[in-house]
Amino acid sequence: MAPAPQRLKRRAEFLRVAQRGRKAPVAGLVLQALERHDDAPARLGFTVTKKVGNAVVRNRTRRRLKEAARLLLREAPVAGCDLVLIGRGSTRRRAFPALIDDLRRALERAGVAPFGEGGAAR
RNA sequence: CCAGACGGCCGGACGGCCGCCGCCGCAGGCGAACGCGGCGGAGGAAAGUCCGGGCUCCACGGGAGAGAGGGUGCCGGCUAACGGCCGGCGGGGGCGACCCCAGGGAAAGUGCCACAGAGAACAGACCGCCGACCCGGCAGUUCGCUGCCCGGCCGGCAAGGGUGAAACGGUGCGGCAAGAGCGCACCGCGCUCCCGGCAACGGGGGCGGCACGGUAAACCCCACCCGGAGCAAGACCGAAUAGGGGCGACCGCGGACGGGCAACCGUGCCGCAGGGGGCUCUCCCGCCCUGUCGCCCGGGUUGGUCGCGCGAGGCGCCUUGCGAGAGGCGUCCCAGAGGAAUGGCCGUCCAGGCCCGCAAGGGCCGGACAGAACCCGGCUUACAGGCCGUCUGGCACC
RNA sequence: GACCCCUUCGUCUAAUGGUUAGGACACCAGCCUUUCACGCUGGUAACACGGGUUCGAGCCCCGUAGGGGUCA
Repeated sequence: MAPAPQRLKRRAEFLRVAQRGRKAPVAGLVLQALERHDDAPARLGFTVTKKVGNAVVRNRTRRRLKEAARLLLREAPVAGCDLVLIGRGSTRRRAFPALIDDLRRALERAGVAPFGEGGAAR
């Protein structure tokens, strides 16, 4: 992830991942993944609803998810899929190493193995 | 020292590693990305959206019109403006520092004032007080009558009781059959004159003789203010599709053209009238546009640039004003974008809380409210903890 | 960004500024019934919060909180 990862922005993109992708809930977040059948780097989207808290809490939640994804994907890049990370109430207070572990286990559970080709080998 | 009042300010600090956004420079290269370096990167409320403006577009004919609607309301000032702020006036609260409240009109009109109470708005008379007369009783008697009491009736009165949030002034003295502003003094109220003040208002004199209940954050009257929309405003560039179609309802006169010998018929081609629409709340005149209205079908766009941060700007000093403020000089350039950057982890310190301990000290927890979206000025609301200044009351000492 | 509406017993709702805030369903107790249900009787239970106007506020005014909705 030498170049900054592409972000999902439009409502339609989020809906497509939610409807057709795989869902993996873990303690610190919920991951949705949808394979794209190409070898471009993974695109990321973040969702934190108003139920989680006010704007400050939502910002903190999203930034921790962003940082966890950055650190993990730097070690183990993923390609060929769209990922949506959904923040939940526990995201803000979870210890940061545990949050990275959560994300790693969620990627495995969604069938997105590291080293690129995992997205298609599920 | 204790208790309190008011005003202002801060909103953790420093560092390390890995990162993010914008701009600039270097290198690179067709261009871009990556790389290196530099600068900048959330708040006092950025919030709620309760007000006021800037800016942009629309309308800018009679028009800053009339009406409707909304808002404001002691006086003077500040300000671009305000429902904001400052100073003052009046009322209320507090020993005090100080705090809270608000326009005028109820003698323009309308409405309402429950319950209680005799009576609630051109006052009224339940208990009551007083006088004359009549009946009865008791006592006295100089046998004429007198005094007291009960009741009836006629008349006078509104002091006292009682009801209420509120009862045609309050207190005292005189006066009277009993009473009453009936008279007087003081207070209140109204009118008037003088003085002070720019004014709100305050002070004083005289007169009146009490007459004018409350509620306009009830309707309303008066004065003043308000054109509408909002950066998804708006401007430019580019891309794409189209310069639409169908059904139903309604439509007068004239011309022109076509048909017909003619009467007449047809035609959204033209004019007028009408209808409809627009002139950003409504109406009149005026102007402009147009077949109109309803339903349905079909088609395109989700790109870029600007707007976009030099501003009623921040900081410091000086002058001026009681103050809100105003003026001058110097200095600084200080986030900006797109669903959106300002982060993650760690260490030390400064505050804070809890636990152990006689103490020294040690351990644990741990940063309040809250995130810019065109920009300013206010208001309101949320907020751990802390700092500074002025003042008041009390206690002690000198 | 520009606005609008609502908040009353557990639930759904009423109320000229004036007694103890009414009704329905629900809940509780009793009666009826062999028992349950139905029915009858009685009871518990609410004006979102803070100020103000008024003699008096669920109602009027201001602010706050929560909920819902409209337009672009």
